[in-house]
Amino acid sequence: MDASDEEQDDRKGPKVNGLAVNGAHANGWIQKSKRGGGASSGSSVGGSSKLRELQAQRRRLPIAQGREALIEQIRNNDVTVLLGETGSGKTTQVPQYILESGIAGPGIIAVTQPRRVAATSLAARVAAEQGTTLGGLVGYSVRFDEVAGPDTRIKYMTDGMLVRELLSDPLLTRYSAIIVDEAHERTLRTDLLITKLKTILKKRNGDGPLKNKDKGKATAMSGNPVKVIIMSATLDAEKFSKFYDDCKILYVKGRQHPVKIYHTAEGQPDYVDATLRTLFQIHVDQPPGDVLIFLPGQEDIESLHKSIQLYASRLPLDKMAVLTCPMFAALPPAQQAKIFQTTPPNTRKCILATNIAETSITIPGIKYVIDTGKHKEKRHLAHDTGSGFDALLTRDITKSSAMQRAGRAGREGKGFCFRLYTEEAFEAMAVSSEPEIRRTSLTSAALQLKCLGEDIEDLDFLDRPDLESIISALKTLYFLNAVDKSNRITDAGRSMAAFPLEPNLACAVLEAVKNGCALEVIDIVSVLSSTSKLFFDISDEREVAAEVRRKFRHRSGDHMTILNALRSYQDVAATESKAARKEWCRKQYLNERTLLEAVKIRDQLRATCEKMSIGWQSSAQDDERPVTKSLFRGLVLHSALLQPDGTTFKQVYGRSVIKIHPGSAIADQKVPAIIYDELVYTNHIYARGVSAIPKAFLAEISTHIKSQIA
DNA sequence: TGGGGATTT
Repeated sequence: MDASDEEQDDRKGPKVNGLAVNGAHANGWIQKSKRGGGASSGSSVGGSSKLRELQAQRRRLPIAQGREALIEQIRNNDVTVLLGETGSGKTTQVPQYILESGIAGPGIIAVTQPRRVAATSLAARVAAEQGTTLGGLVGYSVRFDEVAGPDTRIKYMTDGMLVRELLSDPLLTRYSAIIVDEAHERTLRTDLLITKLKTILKKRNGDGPLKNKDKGKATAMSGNPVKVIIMSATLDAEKFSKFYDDCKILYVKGRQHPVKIYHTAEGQPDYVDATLRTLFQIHVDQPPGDVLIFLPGQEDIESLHKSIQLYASRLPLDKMAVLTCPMFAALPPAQQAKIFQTTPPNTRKCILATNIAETSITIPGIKYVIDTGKHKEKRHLAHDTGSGFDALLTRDITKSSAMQRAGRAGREGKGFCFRLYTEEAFEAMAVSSEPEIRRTSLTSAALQLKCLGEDIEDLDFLDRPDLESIISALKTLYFLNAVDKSNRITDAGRSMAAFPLEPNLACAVLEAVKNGCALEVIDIVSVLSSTSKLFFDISDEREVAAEVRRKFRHRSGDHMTILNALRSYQDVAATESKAARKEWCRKQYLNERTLLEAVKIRDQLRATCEKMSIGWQSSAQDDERPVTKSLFRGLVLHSALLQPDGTTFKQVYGRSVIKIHPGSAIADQKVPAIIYDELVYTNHIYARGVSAIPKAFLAEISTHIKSQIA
């Protein structure tokens, strides 16, 4: 291993003790931390030693030094950008400072997070620091789970929840402070919030410049002003500041141990083999400490897992043992939990992870990181004028990912990061990945904005989405009858937006209500919109799995097949224990995670129907025709016609020639036309989640929709 | 005839 041997100093930002404004050193005005007055710290009895220890810990956090300065800054400005490094304590402390100082009035302080786990665990921590029970003064709100009550003043929530709340309360009037955390991750929902907050600020705080406003001017809503704090961990802070009329940026140093970084002298095309060699080099030469290895996907993880076990079994007896733990999102929760168990004595734990370990989970005890420099990325490939398709590709990571990965070695002490790429390769990496708004479908966002009376093409974003992407979104909404030909939202469009679904699936549900099969379509759509796939193959058991699942097969295709599987699961779930249910799923080769999530989504969709006085109970019984017809309405842009060759299909509204995925229930049938859930590109463009439709459905599509085809 | 990075309402 050739070492370029540099201390980690990738983050070239100002590193100032405590806080500084716009990079200026802060010595003059930083004040000693004091317990603030203002709002009460909750219903704590005070005096418990645990609480005293938590409060002592709070005072030791890097951000505590700048507490008063930060409060003054927020008091005097509508918007503050806070650039805080890992371990600064910004996410837990800033909301408490705002509460304790009373600067944000009587409303709720919202703190948004891109991930559910972050929202729930942060809320638990802050509730403990306040000496209160979760759901009292401090609570959280994520999909399917809200722990908050009338006394809740600090609410951790997913960014998606706040975006959803915009639809019922466009000015977010319940909130007197909105803290957007992890803004550098640039999720679509964070970007939407940042954009909307700009107009919300103008409406609630007045039209003047956003910076340095000491007192709220008399405005329509001057009685209910809002404070906005954008928190970021990278230098993108400048961009946020510019967006909000050059508002001030505060910097707070983090608390991170140094990580020594090594690069290879040459590129490593066989990164799995290079990883194996590096790991055993660490194991033989380096002191105890656990190892975290970043790999692109499950396949590499499993192959490396086997190799490590093979080599580890041949280690001399006087060497420490090696315990390998795979870690990726699709892994069953029980196996995921293994990485948090304490390592047995005289053993080195070695975690093989995807980028789930980059931000989503923090594993304690990591001293060494091996970074292959690769990850998997879904790319939307445009194909002429037709609808595009997705491909999952292994690609180089970005500089910011590389830094984040290295940082995982320095959480508890001095660490080491072995990069399996050259320093030149690091320098050639992109700084950070493209914001999600420039990579993902905008159909749903465009519809939600339409509901708020705004046009996505006119809005001020941190980064503008591609015009092509906007046009495609609006075209899709028109095909679904969510907007009319003048681009105005329709009643149907408003109803679609009320569902927590992609507009195409929401459209299918509304159509199913008309066709008397809402029960079935809601069930199917619930599975389709789950995070994971229902039929999830284990590589060496594909044939057995296919055979076992044959009993769910429906001749019309995968949608009815999914319904059959869900129904069977429901029958088992009605009578059997949790353990028996799990065992049944395993035997049927069904992903229980998907089924559990689908049932929750189904209940939420039924509740949404009830709120809108839409009946969800209508059933087509055993007739699948109204079901596929309803799905066709939503998936109209995903329809394709059989070609004369009798095996391939051509998109009706695009130019791609596609095949039915071999795993489909109708892969071996000859059908005249199909609808599909998605296209995946491997050796061919394959349609997945396919059902047969009569050609007559296509003929029935009205002519004015046809005229819209590019 | 074949391959599931990570999020979220």
